[in-house]
Amino acid sequence: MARNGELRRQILEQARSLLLDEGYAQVSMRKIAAAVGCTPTSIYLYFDSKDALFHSLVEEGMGRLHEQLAVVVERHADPEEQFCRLCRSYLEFGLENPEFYEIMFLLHPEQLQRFPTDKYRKARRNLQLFADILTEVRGTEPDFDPLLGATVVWSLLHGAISLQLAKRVDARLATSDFIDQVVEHAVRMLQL
Amino acid sequence: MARNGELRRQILEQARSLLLDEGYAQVSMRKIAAAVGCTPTSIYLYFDSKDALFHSLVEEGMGRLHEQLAVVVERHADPEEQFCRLCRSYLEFGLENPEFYEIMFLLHPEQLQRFPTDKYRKARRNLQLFADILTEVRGTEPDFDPLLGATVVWSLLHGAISLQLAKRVDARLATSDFIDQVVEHAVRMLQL
DNA sequence: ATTCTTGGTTAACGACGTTAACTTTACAGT
DNA sequence: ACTGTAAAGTTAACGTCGTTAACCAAGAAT
Repeated sequence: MARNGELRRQILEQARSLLLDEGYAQVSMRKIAAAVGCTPTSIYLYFDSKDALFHSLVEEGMGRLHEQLAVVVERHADPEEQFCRLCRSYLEFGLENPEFYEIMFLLHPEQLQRFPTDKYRKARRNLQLFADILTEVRGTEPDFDPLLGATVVWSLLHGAISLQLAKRVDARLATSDFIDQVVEHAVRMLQL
Repeated sequence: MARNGELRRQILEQARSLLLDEGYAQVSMRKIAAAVGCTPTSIYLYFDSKDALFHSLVEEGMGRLHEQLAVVVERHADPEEQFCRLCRSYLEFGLENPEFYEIMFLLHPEQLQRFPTDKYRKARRNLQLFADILTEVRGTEPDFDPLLGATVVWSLLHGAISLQLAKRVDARLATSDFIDQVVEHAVRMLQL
């Protein structure tokens, strides 16, 4: 049919499409193959396993997220403004790309093998964006660890997205109010 | 349908045991049946589906968690102390019962059907423990919603557990430091 | 004594990830 | 032109999964 990586490209494309349409759990190698128009076996010519295939998508997602966050940092000068927008942007990414967010951060080692350490570096850049601002604002304080602070903020944002996506947040709470409060609480990391 | 039987008890017991030993993804109806010493089909005499079976375990987990949290509230009088301990206790539960926490809060609707709404009420009691303290401390402020505040704190705690269980937290950060910082940031919800 | 009910089984369906073995295609060396 | 070989894809299968239809054994009720 197609040569030199063309099929590989199609597989990734259809996998992403199916992921967005139906969610990770509903995507099977057989469905991807059917969508592409090849046999399930052919996928194994380009990817070692289902995990490996989705790790490629994770990598793409990490790239998208970083790009989105990096733009925010560039566009604003004031650290507090940057931090605030960074939080909002992260939340937005998670809530608007639930399937991507799922394979990137929500699936556990039992479901999807942990992301290879080398590629994990890329993921850490996102955390570093938060840490950098914290360093800028609170770097002088001796007992403050920016990486630790960033991880705490990340926990808050990640938790908010997780609960929201899992529909565990009380329905009486308006999503926008919830987001606002999460961001408001996150930026407190800049104070004191 | 739910009948009262010895076999039902054994099924739940072995399911829990397998869950603790191997994690949700590795537990199959066949394995449970083998551990109990019956056929996979027999499980369907007592549970409508795999989801239903695990929902029973979720219910049990919710009970355990609530018990653990309720004790903390009883044992301390000072609201701030209560809140702080509540956070620590929640984190402790998540980190020390990863498989329970997984089925209770981490699995998404695609993997495990959402917990039935009626039983979900029980789960909400836990959130209410946080909300009650917030009401006690900040109830007078007109623009403060305790339920919303509790949900934000829950997001932080839940996110911290999720990231820790998924091994996404930077290895250079000591777990105890991370926990301390999370709690410290959580109790800020009591201020201002 | 015969029917009904309870509590279990056997065997199977369709779907899954993955693999071994085979075929087809393309092309390089003689 | 002919052959050897490597790449690209296929067919068929293995062992797993959740779940269901059909059957069966034994006790209770009539």
